[in-house]
Amino acid sequence: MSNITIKDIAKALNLSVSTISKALNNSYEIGDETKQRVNDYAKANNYKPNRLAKSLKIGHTNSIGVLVCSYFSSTFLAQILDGIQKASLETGHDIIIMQSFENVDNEKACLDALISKGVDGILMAPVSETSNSEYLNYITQNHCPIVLFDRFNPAIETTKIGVNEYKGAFEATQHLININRKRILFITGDKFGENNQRILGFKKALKNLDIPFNQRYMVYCSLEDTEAMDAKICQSIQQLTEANIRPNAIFGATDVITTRTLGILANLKIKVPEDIAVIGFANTDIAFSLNPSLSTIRQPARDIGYLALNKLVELIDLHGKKPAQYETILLETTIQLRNSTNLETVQQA
Amino acid sequence: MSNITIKDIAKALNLSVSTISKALNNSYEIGDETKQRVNDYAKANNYKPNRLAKSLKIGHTNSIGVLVCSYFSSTFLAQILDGIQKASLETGHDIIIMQSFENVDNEKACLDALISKGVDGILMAPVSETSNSEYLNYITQNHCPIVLFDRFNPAIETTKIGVNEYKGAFEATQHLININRKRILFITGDKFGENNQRILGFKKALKNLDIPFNQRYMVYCSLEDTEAMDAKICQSIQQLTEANIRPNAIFGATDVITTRTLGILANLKIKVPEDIAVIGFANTDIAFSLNPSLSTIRQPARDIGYLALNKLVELIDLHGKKPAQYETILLETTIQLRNSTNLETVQQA
DNA sequence: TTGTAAGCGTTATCAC
DNA sequence: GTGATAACGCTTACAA
Repeated sequence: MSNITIKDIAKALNLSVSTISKALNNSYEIGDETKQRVNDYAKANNYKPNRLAKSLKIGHTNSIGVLVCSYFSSTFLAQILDGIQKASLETGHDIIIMQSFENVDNEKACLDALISKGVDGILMAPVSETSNSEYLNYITQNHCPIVLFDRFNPAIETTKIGVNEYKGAFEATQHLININRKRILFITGDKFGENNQRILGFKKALKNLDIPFNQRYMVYCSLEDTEAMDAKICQSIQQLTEANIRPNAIFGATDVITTRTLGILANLKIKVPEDIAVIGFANTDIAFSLNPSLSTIRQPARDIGYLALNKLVELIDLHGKKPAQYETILLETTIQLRNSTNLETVQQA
Repeated sequence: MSNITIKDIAKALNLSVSTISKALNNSYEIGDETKQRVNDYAKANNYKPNRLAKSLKIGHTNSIGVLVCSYFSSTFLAQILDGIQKASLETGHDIIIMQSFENVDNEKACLDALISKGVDGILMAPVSETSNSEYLNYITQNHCPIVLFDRFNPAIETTKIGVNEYKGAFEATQHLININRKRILFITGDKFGENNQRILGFKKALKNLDIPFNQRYMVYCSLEDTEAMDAKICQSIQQLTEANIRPNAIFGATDVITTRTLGILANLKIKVPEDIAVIGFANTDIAFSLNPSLSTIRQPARDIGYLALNKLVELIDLHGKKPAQYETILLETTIQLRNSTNLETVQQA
């Protein structure tokens, strides 16, 4: 559609395009009176600079791609995005959000789209620790910096922001054992390898307290397809029940897993925490409002987003130079005990 | 950073840039063998088309701006975004999300940024019914189509997607009266005018059942600043309590208002629904999980987003022509009764 | 203080 | 079938 350009202003004011450009950019080369005229005309005619043209010329866009793996209605993700947004407002960058929906091919396609759009840097939560890892290294070397958050592969050479998953999982497990719930079902994503820190923390806590690790208490479910996830979780619980080894506690490795598990248990008429105590790697805001309120390993979601964007901007400001050392920042989690693991209120009630 | 261009390919293959361009775009003018060579080289060298340059040339970007007024962690909004995202995947558009944070000046700045970025169309939930309304008309006439969702001014001439707020508010109010709660506090945003459909529906229900409307039971709070919102809500309830006219029901006009109200009541040790029944204009997914579960006027959030994007794309495909008639689509709400207005379970318990 | 001209990476028109 | 060339709107040496 129509759109007044610098050229139109030049014509109207009988000046050259370069004069207009400079005037609009408040260059010292241009006289005050001319600047005034140009700016007045621009304002009066609703001139809007074409950022495509500008970016094409100057070689950067001042925009950052954010690639996340799940739906916005994941509250954990939403809070990370709020943190990213807050930081981007401060640094003056636009953000372009894309979603991989837990799918590796989508992830690559999004990455390409972001690069095509000329983003100055990319912030991403990978689908899995190993997804597209060589490609990510390629991008950081040839296109733009990337900062990873939430999940990540130690092998990728770039800045990463996350939480101390190992310690968080350890504490959660330990708490379940402390309240004497030792048949703990651990539900995690099927794309997480055996070396996932949450799994390792879980196993370590068992080992420390001499609880034998039982492979039947590990459930790997799809994160990509929530129906499949629900089915898998439901089926696992039912099978264990039939085998007379029903767990008396569940530890969910992601917020989506845990909130869905709560729904599934309600459907199965299994009482929380009486029959099964539940704790999750999830986030405060919503956990507090759930019914029953959910005990969680709280991750500082907004901080992750905020920090990640700032670190990315630092990298961008290096203009292609590599930093002396890429950082891996692990924020601390805190354990938040609520009713889903509180056996005392139950007995009182 | 480096980035191989069409020109580089031309040089490497001893062909002209136009040949490369046509080959990459699979033009009938180019021989199969040449196409093959070009595509192979491009793939091998990780060529990525520069969309800035392309868009600048062809005059559109295939991207859509989405301007929302609140935080992503608003679940209602998150669900609308999920709907928008789903539709955009199907139509093949990118989306650029910006946030006005319930502030009129931000709103205008975001609009300008979006236009500068060359979006083909804009999807927005205005800060208030009247915010930037002349400017919106200007944009639709001179830049690109806009589709409004959630809130909107009947005076703006464009497509709008929302819900039948009048009917929804009417039903919610009627339900409160039916359970014999007639001192209803209505909490709404301070930027909503007296002609807001939710307010009108509320008043109509009172009138129908001969309940006198009491201005003291109207609370207009800030949507921009949640601390101010909390303070206002808290103060209103306390003042009415002191005046011995404490409401026995609350109707919240937005999801943020209602969820925060629930928290405030818990803090004040006011029992829901025993002391005060609560109903909100909110959304299912989270309402179900709240404690107590929240009765709501359910808005089909994902449908709103999905429809809005599709309608916008229809407008975009008109390439600047105006449609014969702009539509205003009001989806139906459904009333979902849960524990926050359920007095029976309370008496049983 | 202002103007000229080249160029960013594409596409499209027209010629060969 | 392939190749020059201009143009999209802007910035930036360099010239005047």
